[in-house]
Amino acid sequence: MTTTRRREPAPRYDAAAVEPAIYERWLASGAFAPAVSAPRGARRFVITMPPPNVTGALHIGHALTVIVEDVMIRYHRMRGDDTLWVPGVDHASIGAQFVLDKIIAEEGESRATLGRERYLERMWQFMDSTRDVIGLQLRRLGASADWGRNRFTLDEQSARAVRVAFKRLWDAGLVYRGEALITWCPRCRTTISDLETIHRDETGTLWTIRYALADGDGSISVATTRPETLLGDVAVAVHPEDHRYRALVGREAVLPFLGRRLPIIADAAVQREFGSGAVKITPAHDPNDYAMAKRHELAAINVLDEEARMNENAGEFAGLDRYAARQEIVERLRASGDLQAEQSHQMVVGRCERCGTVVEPRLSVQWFIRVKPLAERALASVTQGRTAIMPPHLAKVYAHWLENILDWAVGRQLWWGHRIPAWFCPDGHVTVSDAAEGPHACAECGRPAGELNQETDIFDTWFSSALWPFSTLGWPDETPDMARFYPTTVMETGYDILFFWVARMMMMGLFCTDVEPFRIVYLHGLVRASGGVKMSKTKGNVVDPLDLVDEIGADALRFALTIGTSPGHDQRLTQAKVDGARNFANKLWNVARFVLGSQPDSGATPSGDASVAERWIRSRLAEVVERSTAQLEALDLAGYAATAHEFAWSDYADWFVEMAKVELRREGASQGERARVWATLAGTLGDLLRLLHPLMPFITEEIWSVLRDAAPSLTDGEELLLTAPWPTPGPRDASAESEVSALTALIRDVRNLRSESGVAAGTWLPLFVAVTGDAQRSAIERGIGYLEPMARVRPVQFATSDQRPALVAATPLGAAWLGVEAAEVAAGVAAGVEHDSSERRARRVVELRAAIDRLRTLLGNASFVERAPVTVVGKERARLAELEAQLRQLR
RNA sequence: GGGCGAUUGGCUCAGUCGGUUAGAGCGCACGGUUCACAUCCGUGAGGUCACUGGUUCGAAUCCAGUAUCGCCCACCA
Repeated sequence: MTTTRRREPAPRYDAAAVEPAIYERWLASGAFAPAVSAPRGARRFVITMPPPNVTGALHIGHALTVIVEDVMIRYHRMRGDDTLWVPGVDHASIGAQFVLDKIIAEEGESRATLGRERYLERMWQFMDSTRDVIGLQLRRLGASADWGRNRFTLDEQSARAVRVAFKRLWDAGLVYRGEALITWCPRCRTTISDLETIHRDETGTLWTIRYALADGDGSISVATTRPETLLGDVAVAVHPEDHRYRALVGREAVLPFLGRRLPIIADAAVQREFGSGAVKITPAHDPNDYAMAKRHELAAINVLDEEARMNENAGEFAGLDRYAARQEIVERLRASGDLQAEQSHQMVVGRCERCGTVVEPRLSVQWFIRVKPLAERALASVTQGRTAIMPPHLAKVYAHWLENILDWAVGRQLWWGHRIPAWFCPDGHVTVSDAAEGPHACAECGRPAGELNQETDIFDTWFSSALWPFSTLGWPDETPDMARFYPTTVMETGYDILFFWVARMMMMGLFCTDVEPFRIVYLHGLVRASGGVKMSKTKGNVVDPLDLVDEIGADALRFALTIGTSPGHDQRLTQAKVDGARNFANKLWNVARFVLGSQPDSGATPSGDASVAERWIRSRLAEVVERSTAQLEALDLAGYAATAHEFAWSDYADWFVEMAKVELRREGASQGERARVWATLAGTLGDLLRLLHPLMPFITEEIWSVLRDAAPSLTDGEELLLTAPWPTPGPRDASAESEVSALTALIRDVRNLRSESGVAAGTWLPLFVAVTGDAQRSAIERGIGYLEPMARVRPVQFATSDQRPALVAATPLGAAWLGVEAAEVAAGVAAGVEHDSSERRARRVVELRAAIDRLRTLLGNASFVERAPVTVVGKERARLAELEAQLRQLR
């Protein structure tokens, strides 16, 4: 469906009818890609888009990301900066396998039945169907990314970057392999990082279990929340200064079921107050115990397999699931009388962020990256200001994490991802190679490649993500893109992945390229549902951005999310906000309809001096352009949105258009004068469209195309608003601003008077005006033309300051007086005031009478004031004092 | 246990360097049948700026403390 130039555009803006064709025009223009070479003297502005997960459906968080970035990108493109926005998708190892596992389960298959190779084939096949989906969805939001540079974290360029980066780390001695207790998800069957573990307070049970002493003389009791792990116990520990147990240290306890002898050791890490004061030591399944076992040179015994079932070390319990084993063990201990206590217990439980399964500490051999030296540089970059974090307070959070960082366990026992480029030779040598085909021979003993076996672990997804800002530009090659666009300008992403991603990009960026990968980190917040609660599928309060696009249009969604965004702070997306945004789009549509529909047919050359209203709107525009520009430069997008919104609705539509109507419809206006007013109307609209384009690209582009046809000279003949220049602020006009602000205040006062006194809407009010000087006189005279139709008053008399004004209306001019004379109006006012029974009215009557009394005194002309009943406009007491002061001056 | 953020009309949020009468949108009340728009226009009511103390000629804003809510980090079995 193509949009046509309807002669009579619909009164309601229909986004769905307009948006798709416009996006096609943008794409066809090729303007999303930067020019072949950078414009001379241009600033660089580059964003690498955070790659959404390849399997993920678009959610509101993606929408916020892409909208915020698109606003920045479009602004800089219009500024003429050398602008690039690189899009891409992430292979998301765990996430993708989680999704695919579910799919193949429905087909009756599993990882085990398919095997690695067929599983990966199946995954690539699945990718074919999902890989482009999210990009297409982002386009519906208007994302003006350079799709020609679209990238995938698992494509060959990325693979190469991963190999080279890892090889360099290896060569620098920053990679090691070692046994460690890592966090394991028994359902995903892989290592996960602490960051991927959700720690929550949960209620569990604390069991107290009696272990007999080996010499048959007494027993010692230990407390545990995980009785099944006792099968892996290697010792019992007490505090060295705990007098209760001093005699037992050095003796042995007997492990139930297995009969293993457990030395009773003393270690200061034991908390005397907790439980019985004695703790079982299970090095393979608890980090504290592991550390303690190392201190006491005790071996670890692993009793769980990769799916958290008891393994062969668990004796008769082998094969049981951990929870089944727990129950069985508790029952048996209870039966034997060795279960001494059982109490409900508040504890912290770690669960896999992906699947919610309770994680297990697991002893295994892992690849680690020694991150301390990398972290130090990453920290210095921020503390020394080479990279700024917005909001600034998150820099402290960033610093705290980097200062306490632990080595990065970078291997994952998964299949979908970059396989670690390390080969083992039968003699145990390790060869790391960055060649696509792997090493030719063992680096240490020279055995041929055929005898080497590659590591089966893959990299943590975040390893390839950490290289993203430069792997997307061709690194490790010194490509033209690297030279021209790196380092990037802004890294815009959610604060929830500050550690996962941002910190790691900083570390790897500095290590690989010796420069900070971006100048500014802009961290947006979460989009929450109405009550401030998180959106979640289980709560059913998830807002689908594409539904909103269908409903209100991409522009309105963009406006709604931008007006609420502030770095580091969450925002709520409420129906009211959505409605407001839709209404704003509609307002723009209609004001444009008016402007385009009011073009004089004469084709006359504009003539005459600009009216005060014209001078005013130009001056306002100048200010607004200046402010918006400053706000966009400072990445204050919400401020920019508010500035532009206020100007469009209040200044332009509510005031200037109304004033322009007066001028366009004034009898006796020449064709040239009308043409001039229209040119201001349309020209201002043109600049407003430029101003709003980064925020609401579709509707502004659509209006632009019509405006361009109607008035090519006003739009500089620019074919596409997308690439039209950002407006430059013109000169301010202080006198026009003060005249119009006086005028609008006067109009408001008259409307107030009418509203408060109940004078019928259609009634003309006579107006007396007294002025204190020529400047004000001419200001009022210029304004009178607008005052008549806009306030429904008719000037009856001009008075100079020595004449007595009748009734009072305060305005910033300080000397405009409004008089109501007509008998019927007076009666109406009196009746309205006297007979209203409400308390508020009653209070007002008192105040009005007081005001009248004072005016009487001041004016010294009681009869005149009585004849023309007085209503004081405005804000009662303070205002009245002001009036009195002015009156005194007048006399 | 540490750290961070928030607290401004009924709701959602602005508020610049400390400076005149603290703003906006929504909601509410009242009024509006004119050819851009009722997804509209006009007018109005409504705020002790969480609390306490301090600095200052002057505090929503700076400092200290308190409260409530939220988030992040942290190995007590």
